[in-house]
Formats: sequence, structure tokens, C-alpha cells
Amino acid sequence: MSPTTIREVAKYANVSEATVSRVINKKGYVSQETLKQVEDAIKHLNYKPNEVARMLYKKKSNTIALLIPDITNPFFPELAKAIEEVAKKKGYVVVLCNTKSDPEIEKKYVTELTSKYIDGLIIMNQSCEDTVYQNLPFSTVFLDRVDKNKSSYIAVQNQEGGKLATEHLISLGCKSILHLSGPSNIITAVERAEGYQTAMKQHGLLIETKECKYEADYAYQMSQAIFKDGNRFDAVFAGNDLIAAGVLRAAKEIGINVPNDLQIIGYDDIDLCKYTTPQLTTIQQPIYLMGEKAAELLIEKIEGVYDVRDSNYLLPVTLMARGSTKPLDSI
Amino acid sequence: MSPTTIREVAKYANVSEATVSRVINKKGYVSQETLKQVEDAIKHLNYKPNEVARMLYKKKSNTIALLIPDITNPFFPELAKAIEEVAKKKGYVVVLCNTKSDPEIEKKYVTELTSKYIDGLIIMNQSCEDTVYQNLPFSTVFLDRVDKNKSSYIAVQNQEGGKLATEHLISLGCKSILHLSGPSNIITAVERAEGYQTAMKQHGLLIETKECKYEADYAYQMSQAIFKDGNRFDAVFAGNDLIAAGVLRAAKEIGINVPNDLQIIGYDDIDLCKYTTPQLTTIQQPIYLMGEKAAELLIEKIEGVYDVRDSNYLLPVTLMARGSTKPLDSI
DNA sequence: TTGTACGCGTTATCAT
DNA sequence: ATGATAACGCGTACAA
Repeated sequence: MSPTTIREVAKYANVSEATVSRVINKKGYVSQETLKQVEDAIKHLNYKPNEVARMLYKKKSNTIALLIPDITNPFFPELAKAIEEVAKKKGYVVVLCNTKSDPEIEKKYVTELTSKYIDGLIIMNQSCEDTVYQNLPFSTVFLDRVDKNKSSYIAVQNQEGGKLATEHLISLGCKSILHLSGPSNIITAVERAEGYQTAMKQHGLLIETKECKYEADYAYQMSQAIFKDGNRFDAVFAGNDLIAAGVLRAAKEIGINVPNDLQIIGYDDIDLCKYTTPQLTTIQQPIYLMGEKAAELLIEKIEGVYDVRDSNYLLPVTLMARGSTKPLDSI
Repeated sequence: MSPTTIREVAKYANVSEATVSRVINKKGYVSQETLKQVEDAIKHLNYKPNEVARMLYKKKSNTIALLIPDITNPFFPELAKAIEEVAKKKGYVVVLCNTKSDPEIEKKYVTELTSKYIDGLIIMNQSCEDTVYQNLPFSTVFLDRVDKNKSSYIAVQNQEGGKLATEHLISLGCKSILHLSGPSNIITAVERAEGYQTAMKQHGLLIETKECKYEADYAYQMSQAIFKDGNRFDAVFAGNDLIAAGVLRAAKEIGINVPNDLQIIGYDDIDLCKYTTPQLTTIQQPIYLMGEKAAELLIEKIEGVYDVRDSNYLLPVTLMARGSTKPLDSI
């Protein structure tokens, strides 16, 4: 069944297409009488304006796109939810694109979106070159990444987060702390690792970093290998909560007591943290706030009548102490 | 920067728009010489065809949409991932729409999508009336729901799953089994509950069902209330894994030993199951297969030159026994 | 207050 | 082999 067009409505109501258009968009003058006729016709024919034709004319789609690295990592859906709520409130539809942190896929999405009249794009965890994002015909906001090109961004204090986690472990008496970092093509992962390194150096401790993926199963297997011939660490700072969950599982299965023999800190504070045993201590990111600010900033840029200069946010992180580390007062 | 149009390319290459179109679409004749000219122009001007204009003409978008009840429930992202992989392989882009199981939102998405030339729609956990899905100008596939209107669907043996879980608990000696079901406006939740009821009746046991939400935190709080003045159940069959995780957490915090004093079975087999302590016994759904079949069936319907009669799949479920229930041989 | 006519960027049909 | 041109469905000057 092909949908009704404005033409059919016009014919049915005995008016011109222009008049129907005026009714739909509530623009220009139209008499009470014809108004009613047209509205009846619209209802009777169940007419909905064709959004594609509208887009073509207006070069606007009321759509914003979201580049997500991994839809199965709970952190991103939580973020997407926040973005979606703000966007919907302002009349925008959100489209989710799963990049898998693959630079090629990411790039392809950007070029495809370019020819689809999206109004704006939020990039989380950029993994491809900056050039891809230059001279785009729509507004962009980078989430979770500090500025390189003066474009707008929402960033989180990743270095501080890494430092915070590490120093907490150190203050709990840990000397041998392993950092299982996220992939090195993700800026935030690198920044967290830098925070870890800074803290370790300041306390004269040995830096030990292994690159991991942001996947629980991957971290689990990696940890099994690490613990295989005895555990020589007294703590692990995980690049995110999924990694932390993997470490925890491997440790418990091999008989390492957490937090007594091994302390673990994650990153993000996703729901999962509260459902492991012990619960995961983690660096909390203000997930909802991040999404909210990103959406608000983007929409401001899209609709800005005045020249919205690129504004940026640097959001704070917090330590959430739970059972996978010892209580501070136990020291 | 507004993108290059076919007109500018034509002008630059000293040919007509039609010729450029032929080059882009590799249709019709075009001499080697002009081909090269046009290709150069395209490269030089960095021209990308405007997908919106194409859509308008072709009434096709190479896009399929996905109605997801809750993006923060890990089951759905896992499913979406499978769908996306198949779709991408066949040249389709996938758009995710988060309905929150709200009939109004769901309905609104469907009408909005109607005017956007999507080629197909996959509905997971339908929550609004069937009428919304009648006479749509695109193909549809229902996932996780048994047919009402002879439309295509991928369904899972939900009643069997409910029965399987319940009978497993019974064979482990449980007499007093609580079912924390999903929302009653979701068909699959109702079916699972029916399976539970059937099994309980067959064994002459007392049916106790409480309606819950598919959210861990909600289930956690609900369980706290249930356990508050002593636990009178020896098992809980949870409507999904998130609920199971909530029950488990509440039980442990209140000092109930799982599985000795309380056995728990979830549903879905999401990743989370392996990261709780004890790990969650659950009814495994073939998540990847479900997504794959749904995508394949939809694309078949979209592209079907021959008359694709509505075909359906009824997929099986499996019991995954883990630590939240006792080993069978312990009885 | 309403209708006519053109343009949005592309594809396809028909001439040439 | 190539170029006009209508059409896809809609919105808006402009004219009436």
C-alpha cells in the first residue's frame, strides 16, 4: 500500500496542494471553512507528510546520529538513553550507528550520514583520523574526548580518573598494581593509562600495563593466563567495568580472594558493578550528565541563531568504593 | 559546507547530469573518454550522491528499522548486533528505535517510519495493538512473538522455556516456587508464566506469580520486600536474567544462601549470567540465531521477486545449569 | 484567502 | 553515446 500524497488530499478536499501544505504546517492564511475541509480529508485519507520529500526540500531531517563503539557494552546504551531523552524532548530522532571501534566502519558511517541530511552527529570514542570530521555539512559534538581541533566536545577527566583509582589502591597499601587498559586506539583508554602511570611514578612503583579489550570474556581469558602460574599482583586497575568483571571472575575461579589477596577497581560504574560478588569498586563517570550535555550542546549548535562558539565541558569523576577493594579504615 | 550536487559535477565535466548519473550507477552506455572525465570530476569535487533525493525517487532507502523495548537490557543489544551483521552483509543499514515497551512510543515510531521509506521493520516484543502493523507500506517481521495475523515471525518456545525452568526446579526438590514474571503487556512474559503454571499444576504445586519489570534494580527492591519478613520460597523462576540478578543480590545481602536455601533460574542467558556469584542458571535463548533468522527473513521479504509467503520459525530453548541451582546429581 | 509554478537532487524515459 | 526533461512529494515565493 503506497501512502497518500498531498496531491490526493488536495483533490479530495477540492483545494490546491499549497493550501494543504499551509494546513499541515500551520503557516499562512487559510479560512476556517477550508481548514475544516482539509483536515477532514487528511483524517479520512490518513495522510502523513512524506518526511523524505520534506528533507529534500528543507535540507533538514530532525535527526541526530550517534556513533557508538560497542552496543553490547552497557556503558553506551546508558549514555545513548540519556541522549535520546533530551533529543526527543526537543523534537529530534536519534539514530544509532555501531562502529565497533573500527576506523573503517566509522569512516563509512560518516560519509553515508553526510548524504542523508542528518542535522548533527555525536561521536563517542572516536577511533578514526580527525580529517574525517572536517568540513562536514552538519554539527558535531565529541563525547569522551578532549579537543584537538577546537570543535565542541564533552570530555571526562580521564587522567584524573586513572590517577584517582591508582592512588586509592596505593593508599590501601598496594605496591604491585597491574593496569589492564582498553584498546590503545581509543583516546580515553590512553588517558586513563597515563593517569595510572603518573600516580605510579609519583610513588616510585613499577608500571605494568597490558592492553586488553573492553570485553568481559576477553578480560577473563587474559586474566586466567596472567594468574596461571601464580599471582604476583596485589591489585588490578581495569580500564573499564567489563574488564574488572572478567578479572574478578578469573580470580575467584582460581581461588584468589578478592579483596584480601587481590583488589580490583573498574571504570564507568555501570549497573553490573552492583551485581557481582563482591561488588565492584569503580571510577564513576557521570553517564547521564555526559549524555545530557552532549545532546544539549549539539542541539544548541544545530539551532543556534547566534553564532554558537564551540563550548566544551570537562566533567568530573568520582570514586565509588565497594567490596572489590578493602575499606579505607581497615588500613 | 553544502555538499556537491550532480549538477556541479556535470558542469565541471562538461557533460549532462544524465551522463553523470549513468556513471554513478554504472547503467547505460558511456564512452571511455567521458567516463574518465566524469570520474575525475567526481573525485575532484568529492561528490557523493544525495541519498535523500535517491530515496524520494526510488522509494527505497536500504534501511531497516528495529523496534527495541529497552536498549539497556543487554539481551536486546546482543540481538541487535546479530541483526546488524546480517543486514550490513546484504547492504542494509540498521536504525535502532527505543520504544521502552511503551505502546504510545511504539506506535509513534511506526507512523514516523512509514513516512521515511524504510524498507523493512523488525519488531521485538510488540507492546501495542496489532492494528498498528496492518497495511504498512514496508515489510515486517516479528521477533519473539507468535503469530496472530499470519504475518512473518521468529518465535521462541516461551511456554516450553517456562516449563523447562520450572520442572528443573521441581526435579531438584523444590516445592514452593515463586515466579517473578515480566510485564504482562509483553506476550513472551505471559507465555513464560503460562509454562510455569502448567508445570506447577501438573505437579500439584501452588502457583505464586508476581509481576515485575525487566530491570535488575527493580527486581532487587521487590525481592528485598519479599524477603523482608523471612523467605518462604525454596526457589525463584525469574522472567529474565536481570530479574534473576536482582533476586540473587537481595538474597545474598539478606543472608539467604544460594543455591542451598534458595535456587534461582533466569531467562535469556545474557553475558551477565557468568559474572555473578554463583553464576546464574538460566533458560538459554538462541540470541544470535534469532537475530540472524529475523534479518534474513525480512530481507527475503523485501527483495523477494517471487511471492515470499510468510514463513515462520519457532526456535528452541535450552537449560543452562550453573551455580544458582543445585547440581542434579546432588539429589 | 487561495492557486500557480518552481526548486530541492536524483533517476529514467525518450529523443537525438 | 549523450542530452533534455519529467517525475518523486513537498514547501514557498509570487501572483491573483
